[in-house]
Amino acid sequence: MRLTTKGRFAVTAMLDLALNENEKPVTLAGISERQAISLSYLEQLFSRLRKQGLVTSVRGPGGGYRVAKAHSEISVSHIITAVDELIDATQCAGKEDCHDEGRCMTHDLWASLNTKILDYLSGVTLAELVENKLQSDVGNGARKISEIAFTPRKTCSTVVANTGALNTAPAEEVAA
Amino acid sequence: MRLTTKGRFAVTAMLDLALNENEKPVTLAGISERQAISLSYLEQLFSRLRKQGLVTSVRGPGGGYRVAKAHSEISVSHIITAVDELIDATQCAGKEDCHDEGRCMTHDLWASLNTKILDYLSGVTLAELVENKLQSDVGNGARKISEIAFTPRKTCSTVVANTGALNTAPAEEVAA
DNA sequence: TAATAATTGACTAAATTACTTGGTTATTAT
DNA sequence: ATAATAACCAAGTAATTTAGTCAATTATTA
Repeated sequence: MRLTTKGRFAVTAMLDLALNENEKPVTLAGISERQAISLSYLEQLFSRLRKQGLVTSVRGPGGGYRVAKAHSEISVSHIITAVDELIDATQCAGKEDCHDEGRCMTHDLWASLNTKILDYLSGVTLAELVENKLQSDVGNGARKISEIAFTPRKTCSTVVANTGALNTAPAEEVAA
Repeated sequence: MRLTTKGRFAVTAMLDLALNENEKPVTLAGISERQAISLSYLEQLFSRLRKQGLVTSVRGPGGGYRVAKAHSEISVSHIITAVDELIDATQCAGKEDCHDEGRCMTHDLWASLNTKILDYLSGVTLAELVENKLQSDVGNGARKISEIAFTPRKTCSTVVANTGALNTAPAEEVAA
């Protein structure tokens, strides 16, 4: 699981979808305009979101996307893993080059760290994001942090954590 | 703040440093061998870790790097932000293109999400990583998850989260 | 004085991100 | 039926980041 701008776009789009969902499904063209994300990029993201069962689609005029489940059933981690794939947190499982027996002693450290971050993000639901949004929107003449601008690239910072392993024995293939 | 393999390498290297620290400083060549990370890449990473005050260096023969503070004073988030820079979580602050007043209503959502992840990672210290390592190393004939291999690229998955903003009004410059 | 090891900078290959282009298919409204 | 809509799909591409190489310089120790 990763946390890059790709995942941010996906969560942003899902949040936009959740906020604009009425009777009519929401079009990607609409999300594209509101969120300044390219339509084709959204198509790619929603293709994955749909395959992960997070959204449903309706084709043709008046069509668009809907959130597939209750907002409280959709976690941020699911959204992110949907678009970033590689959901395998500990799948380096002995296939490759683990010559020495003592190579990956701290794999579990990374795995647990990864798990904790994933657990945290699993606990944050789309419903909560929507609520937060609505909260900060109450008495809407006075938007607090909302005044802050959105700059599409390299402006807002990102948070990322990942999983791997720490080797404790020398890596011979490197020395060779 | 990001969480990519770059940050993972940095934490892995710091953990290796912490584990191998005795009287002598630890050389990057040693870390490079043990962790299978290229020496030059480590040099780049440690350049930043040093500028962030996380490590100290000793030049010349017998030289190397030392952890600059108590292990309990060094957080995973600091290590990661050190190598990934862009520490600004909410710095898109009104500079760029925020024409409409209602553009970035959910910036605060991302900011808070980012803050929470950062808070979590700030709570995980190098000392804890070392302890975990030592724990899982006790009775070392039986390494549990440690048997799992380390494959340098695109094998172990990663976790990432980021910050941005959700626009709630159409982006005219996109439509134009 | 020679070896060691950090330090610096420039440059490069590979991967990923974000986006474009050009279609097709299903559905609705005319 | 037919035209418009909007999802769906695939290939390709520019920009960025990652990970690494190469070639030096500087400080320190033996």
